[in-house]
Amino acid sequence: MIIDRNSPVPQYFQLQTWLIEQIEQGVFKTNDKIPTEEELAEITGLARATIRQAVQNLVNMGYLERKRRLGTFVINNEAKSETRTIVGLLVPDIRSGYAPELARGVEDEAAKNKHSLILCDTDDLYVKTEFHVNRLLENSVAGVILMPPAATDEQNQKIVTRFLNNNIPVVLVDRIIPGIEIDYVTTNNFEGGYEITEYLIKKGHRKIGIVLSTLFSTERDRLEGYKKALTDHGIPIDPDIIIADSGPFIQNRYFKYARTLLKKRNDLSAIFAGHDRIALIFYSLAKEMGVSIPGDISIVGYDDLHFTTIPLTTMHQPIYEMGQESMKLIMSRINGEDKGPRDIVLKSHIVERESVDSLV
Amino acid sequence: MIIDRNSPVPQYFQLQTWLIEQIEQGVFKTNDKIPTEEELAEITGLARATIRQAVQNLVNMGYLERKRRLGTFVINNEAKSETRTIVGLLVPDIRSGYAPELARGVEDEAAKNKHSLILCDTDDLYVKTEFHVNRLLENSVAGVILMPPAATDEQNQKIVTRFLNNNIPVVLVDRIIPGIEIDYVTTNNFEGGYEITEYLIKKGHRKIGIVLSTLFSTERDRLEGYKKALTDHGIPIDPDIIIADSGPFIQNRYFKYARTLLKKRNDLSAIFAGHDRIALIFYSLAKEMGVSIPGDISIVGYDDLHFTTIPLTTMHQPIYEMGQESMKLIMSRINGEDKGPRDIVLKSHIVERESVDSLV
DNA sequence: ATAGATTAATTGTATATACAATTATACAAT
DNA sequence: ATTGTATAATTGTATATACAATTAATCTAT
Repeated sequence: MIIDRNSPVPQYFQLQTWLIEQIEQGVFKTNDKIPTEEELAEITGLARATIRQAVQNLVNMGYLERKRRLGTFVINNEAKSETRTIVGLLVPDIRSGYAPELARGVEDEAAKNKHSLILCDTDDLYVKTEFHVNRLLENSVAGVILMPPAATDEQNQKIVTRFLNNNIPVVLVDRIIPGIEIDYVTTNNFEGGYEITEYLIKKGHRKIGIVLSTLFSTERDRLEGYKKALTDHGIPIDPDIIIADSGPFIQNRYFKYARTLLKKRNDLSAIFAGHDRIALIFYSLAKEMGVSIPGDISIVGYDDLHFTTIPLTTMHQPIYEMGQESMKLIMSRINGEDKGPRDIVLKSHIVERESVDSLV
Repeated sequence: MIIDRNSPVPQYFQLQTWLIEQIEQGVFKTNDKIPTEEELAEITGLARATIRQAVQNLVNMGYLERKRRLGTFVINNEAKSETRTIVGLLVPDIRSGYAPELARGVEDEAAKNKHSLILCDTDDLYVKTEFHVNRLLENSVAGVILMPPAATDEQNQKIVTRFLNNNIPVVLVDRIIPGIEIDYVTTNNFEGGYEITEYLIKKGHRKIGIVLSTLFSTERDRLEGYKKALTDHGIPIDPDIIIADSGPFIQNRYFKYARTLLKKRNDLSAIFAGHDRIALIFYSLAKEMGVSIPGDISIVGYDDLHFTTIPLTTMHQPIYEMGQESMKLIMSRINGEDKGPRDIVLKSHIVERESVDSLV
């Protein structure tokens, strides 16, 4: 029996549910005619008005289509299940660092799956990020790929939570937010920091300066890798040549740091720039100060931005792949394929160019 | 009398129409309670079931909200008229040239107005562009900012027409499509080409090579400006030192062109690179060939990408502003503010650095 | 063959009626 | 003060009935 007259759930609703079931199980297929209202009344024992109520709802919901004199028909339910296919990407600034490369990776992977990408620039500011969060929620995106801004962990957690509360999955890229269980895609920054430091050590460098920010998990990890590598090779850690900024990347400030370290160049043989844009500052300043790289001092970077004019030895990060992977991950979440947080850690590798002198 | 019982239009529909009128004219305001079904039955003389049919439709349409025991209420109709606020941006590749700067200008202006931006990379290919067009149409964007791909004029016209047929306004940026009346935002490429050529001439250069592609309106205009400047200064145009590619920007090909021109450096004193990425190739190759810039040969570019390591004298294009202006333009079109095509031509200006030697 | 009229099936519109469920409010009991 | 109970207003669910409108299919006349 289709209808349970003793159930507290309304009979029109029972019929509605039953009809949807039939449609989704393929009993009534696309373009099939379902029984007429009269027939349904007979089958179910309900009045025609009740039948109509149920059918009308399904018409409103896009399952059925009525045709006068012909009957009621099942609508193509493929077309109907038009899933939201827009994903948000939040980066600090599409113009700088590896954001363009990342965005391209994300976009290509999105395109492969007929998804679209809403681009948001946060300028690494919490307020701007919040602003974009509102708009992404308004546009009911299917998922969000977030490079967390330079905000407190609590603020970043709040951002993520707002999406999750709306059943919108979030994937973090590159930077991690401590204290929250969430998917992320990043690279092995600790090992990377270790490797490139070890590379310098093997080239005979023992006095290696480093400049970076501890605001982001990525650079913190690189710093730890750097320290571990020194310790493992019996080199004491010298706080005087570790410059750890605590804020976001501000050019002027880093120019000052670079100047400080370049002035100490007699005590130093190499510098580990926390990322390529810092290395670039060293190059600019070195030129200005008449310091030769790698003649007077060696430099390594991290990222491998596509600098065509300076031969920087650096740690190549698979940024494009990071974009792709985060899109893949968010799509699997959107489709509800996987449960539990999943972390993807991609591997970086050193790209040797001519910014490091060998002392051995 | 609200209901005309002799009208062929159904009475529930008459009631519906009347209710909508009352709401939109402000007789029933947001959060107002409308008469109960019983009262409406009395007022109209219709049966309660008929009243319900009308009211139910308005509930489905988002005008009204029923609350048991309390009555039926008018929903905030501001919130209801949720306008689409997503705009599509089609660029060849978000990673290269000035696309990031442009995207940022567009995005900032969009954000100001609570609009969002869908980013599409076309790789300058018609098929890819078409693919994105489909997705933008599916997502029913409110407008499109298009940098036309390297396709035929007919193909580009087709792309634009598809949007226009769907009442989606289009603004072209930078590149123009001949043969179609459409809004565009660009810079004064002809004058720019003229100016920077004249700049070289005034520095004493008379043998000035040029490399660019004639595929795009921008570079064609620059070439015309170059020719006009030479002619105006009584310098003959030498086809041997004009390299006009007809396709999109392909690095290898331009390396070849650059090599050709650099080999002729005894006959040339300066080169006008059609855009900065071409200039960059000259720098790379010059280094490889041991040619000094500007010692052996002077170079100017066009765009003013943010090269921090090479001191290129170039024509600064207000890319960011172009992005802003195109967003403003598309928004005014979305709001139906202006009729007839409108063209915005921004001015570029020379940025002097150290890639040009003065011969006078 | 074609145009026009008829038929019948089906959904569309409309009414009258009855009882159920929900819940703001008032009132009562603890 | 809190909890429980009753009341009444209103929407929610359900039925029986009737006629209207639409239109595919059939029949009829030319």
